[in-house]
Amino acid sequence: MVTSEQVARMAGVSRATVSRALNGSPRVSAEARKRIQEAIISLGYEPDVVAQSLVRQRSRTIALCLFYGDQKSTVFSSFGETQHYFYLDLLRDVEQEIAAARYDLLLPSSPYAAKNYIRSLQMRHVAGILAIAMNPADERVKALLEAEIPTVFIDSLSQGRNSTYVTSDNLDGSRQATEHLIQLGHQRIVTLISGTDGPIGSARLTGYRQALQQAGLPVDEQLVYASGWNTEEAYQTTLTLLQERQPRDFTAIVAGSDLMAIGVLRALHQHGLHVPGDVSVVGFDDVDLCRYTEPPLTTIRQDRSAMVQGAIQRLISMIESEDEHDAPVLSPIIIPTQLITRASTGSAALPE
Amino acid sequence: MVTSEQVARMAGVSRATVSRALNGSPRVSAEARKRIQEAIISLGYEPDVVAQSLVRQRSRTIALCLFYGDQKSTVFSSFGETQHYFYLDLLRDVEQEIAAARYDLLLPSSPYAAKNYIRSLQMRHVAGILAIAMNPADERVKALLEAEIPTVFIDSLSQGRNSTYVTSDNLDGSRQATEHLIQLGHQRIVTLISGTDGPIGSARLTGYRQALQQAGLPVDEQLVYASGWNTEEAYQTTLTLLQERQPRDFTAIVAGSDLMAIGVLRALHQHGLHVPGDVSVVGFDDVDLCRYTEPPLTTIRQDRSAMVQGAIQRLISMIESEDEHDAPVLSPIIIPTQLITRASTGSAALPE
DNA sequence: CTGAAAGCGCTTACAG
DNA sequence: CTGAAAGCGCTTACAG
Repeated sequence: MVTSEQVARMAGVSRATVSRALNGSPRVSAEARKRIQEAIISLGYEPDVVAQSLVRQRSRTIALCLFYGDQKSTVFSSFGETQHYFYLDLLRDVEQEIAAARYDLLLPSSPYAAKNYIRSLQMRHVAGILAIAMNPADERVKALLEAEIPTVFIDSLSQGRNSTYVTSDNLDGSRQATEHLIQLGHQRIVTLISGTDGPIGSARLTGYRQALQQAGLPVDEQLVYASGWNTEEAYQTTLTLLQERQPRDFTAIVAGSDLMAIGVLRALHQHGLHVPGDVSVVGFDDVDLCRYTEPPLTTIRQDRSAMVQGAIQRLISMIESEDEHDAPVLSPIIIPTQLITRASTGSAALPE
Repeated sequence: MVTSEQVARMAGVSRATVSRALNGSPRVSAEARKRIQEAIISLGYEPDVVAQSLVRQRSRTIALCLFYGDQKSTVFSSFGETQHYFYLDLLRDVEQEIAAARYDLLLPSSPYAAKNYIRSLQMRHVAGILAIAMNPADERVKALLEAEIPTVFIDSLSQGRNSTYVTSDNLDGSRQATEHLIQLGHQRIVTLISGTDGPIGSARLTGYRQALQQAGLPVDEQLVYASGWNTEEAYQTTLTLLQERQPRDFTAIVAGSDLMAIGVLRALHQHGLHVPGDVSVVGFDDVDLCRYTEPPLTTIRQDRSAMVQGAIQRLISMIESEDEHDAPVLSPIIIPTQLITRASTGSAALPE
């Protein structure tokens, strides 16, 4: 293996100088720098990142930690589970952003709980943590909040001494969705909503209410249907809804997510109801699938790139500010959402 | 941070003894071992894996390297690209198996090519590499074959001094698929096949031919249609096929993969042809989606768990045999495939 | 069975 | 601008 020792010898300098040159220190003469560069190239030298991590007490690695409800599940294990579809979509950007920042992505194998969980991450000298906590009650999440390691959460509104979060403007998104329907003449608007005990679901529910109130429409709590985040449950809930209600008793549905909307569409279709002729449907997220539903789904776009860019940027600034004893910026980032109009929404059917 | 020094002091032994106890050396007295255990627990000690990696010159990390055609693409970037669907499905098992073996999974950010690519992996002291090379011509793949790092490829028939591979019995699978159709009375069987210049595609094509020959049926090369691995291309190719051929000129289609079969089904459906009434269709892979196609797809199952288990097992035995100067087992693993009969195949329509 | 010492490959005050 | 030295936290011959 080629070490800095060999580079130093070839360039006729000490290892200290090689190290300085490598790390862009200004305290290296132009000639020395040049000779070192040449030696590095001719020897094909690459610094040993493990040794660097040891002495710096930090590696160029960011751990990706997902906490589903289930303790045992892993990052990839939720492939195909519709309730997590959006986050998996997000990982694409995560990987790219982290690579662009020249960090590695680590998926830690962690059979640990709470206290030891953090310690095991510390012992890997991860520089930072990107966490997606579907289940904020997980004790590992709480441990993370008290840890020294810079952490950015996505969608869990969790802040700590060394952690912050990024999320979409869920409230405003849901408000836009509902407002869009109101502008199309809808008045009796059902919402199929999930996780109202969590930050995402409750914000979306509030947005729905707000839009109605702003339009001076009554908020009928009977029109709020609780469901799970996945397609199947949304499908079942819609079936129930269709049994309970007369056709013209409502003319539109705001779904809690796109994958839920897909279940809604299926149930409506099965009951012979036409979208948007009989019922308009709006989703949330704007996952790729929206384009291919029948009909293509009007939805609220969450700006995944902006979310991930924001998260990684914050994370890296937290990591690097530690070095310089700056106060790191810990304010959360809220990313704007945007209505994407496709074919699943239309004018309210006129009352007969 | 708690170090082995502190554990040693508390237990009244030297760091060397702590290290031995930790690594299960037999050369530690029962009493010492006990005191060390207690100290570890009471201090909440966790060894520094970075320091361990440095001195052992190896970390407990396995790198996951995917090589798509495109140099720039990353692991997650192929989400939603139908031609890679099977491999993404595979990653679920990869993550679990690696975690079960108590290794971490690293997704290296590698803007390097060839020579430096290997070196950067070496400098991370990865223990082994799991590689999926859709594009075996990638120069990084060649470099990997000559590297010191133990490597297991999935589906690229690449062996080197420190590498081997695992793959399904693609030939036999395709043979089974075709045989199944023959037993149902089909004689004019089209195959829609991809990548016949690669190991997977060519094995599947050979299996198709073999089944026909074994049944004493003629092999009509006109019935072999080349396509891409993705749904869209398979769809287009089937459209072409349907323009070229009379309805009864063929009664069954063997698709190169499930995702291709989905394109085939769509094209047949669009032409008003009934499956399996008019045409029987067989896929390959048995991805989760097969259950939800209309009709549910008869296919050849690749045993993903067995593939991944085999791969990880081989990899770990390669990693660990190095230590003991055993000759590592480098023979490839071929996993049997199995016909799964669902509803897309049926008796051949009788000639009128 | 145990400990003192050397060493893994790097970085970073410190002194010049 | 540069080098000698100490040190990051561990493991492993070596000697006893």
